[in-house]
Amino acid sequence: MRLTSFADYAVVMLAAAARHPAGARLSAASLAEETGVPLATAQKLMGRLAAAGLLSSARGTGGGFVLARGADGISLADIIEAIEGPIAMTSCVEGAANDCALEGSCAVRPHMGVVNHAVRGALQNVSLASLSEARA
Amino acid sequence: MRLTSFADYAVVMLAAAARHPAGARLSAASLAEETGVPLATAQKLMGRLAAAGLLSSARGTGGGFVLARGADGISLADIIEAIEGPIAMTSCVEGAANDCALEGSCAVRPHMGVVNHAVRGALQNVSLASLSEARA
DNA sequence: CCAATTCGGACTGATATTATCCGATTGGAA
DNA sequence: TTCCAATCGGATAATATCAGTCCGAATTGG
Repeated sequence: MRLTSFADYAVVMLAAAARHPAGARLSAASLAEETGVPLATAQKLMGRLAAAGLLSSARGTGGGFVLARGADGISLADIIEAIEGPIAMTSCVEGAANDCALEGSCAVRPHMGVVNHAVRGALQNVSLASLSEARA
Repeated sequence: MRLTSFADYAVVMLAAAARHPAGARLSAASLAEETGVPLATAQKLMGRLAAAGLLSSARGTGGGFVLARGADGISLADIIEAIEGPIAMTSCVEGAANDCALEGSCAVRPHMGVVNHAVRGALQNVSLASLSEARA
């Protein structure tokens, strides 16, 4: 019920990126120094975010990352899913292989879909733009 | 962003307990067999739930556990908090000691309160009674 | 007073997460 | 055209948390 440090860092870094002019070159090193996230960890995170389609990556000298969409089009749910995988309270998600030992007689599973949807909705309503604002 | 197996088990066990007549004696062993949760783990969980005030415990022969309140008065948020501690997306909760390295310059922290409140509200709206129903 | 049954806390092993290092790729400059 | 510098990307160890198990303490009933 708590997101990992990786996801936490990713949110901080993307919020920092959103405060830069759109289209500006953003290297992992510069963002790491700006946010305080360890450099090597930042590299790994940016790569994963790029693989998820939230960032566009460019290699070589003068390369770097750029936000793939506007800050309004990126939600907190998108960021978390990019780092941690699908948002679900339990492992027994519909459509996934459930290795839960209680599988057969679990009377709670049918209700989890509603819960997952509610939580995901709450996170979907938070945009990166609102997170990058100066004050609450 | 996914609750631990412990919390998952706790929900299943309490839902099973809610299907029994109110006030009936429920030993950890009987609930473990009923739900499929390993016995020793079930003992640990029941103890923690009792410490949180969700169950009343009685020792000695013929002892066991009883729901402290009605199933309507126990929310999913209560159960999760009893097992995992306070519900919060990040470690930097207001009032808690934040050992976050980004502490000083973190521009996202002011917004997390809103997110935490939204998620917690979603979980607070799910009662144990609704989870113990047979069908969704 | 004894014994059976139960809860409660402490310990060990396994899993996932976090951080780090080194190699592959690319673009610019001489 | 060749070299070099800067950057991304994946593979590798250390760490923290979680899951599970065991044994001791307390209490009630006979």
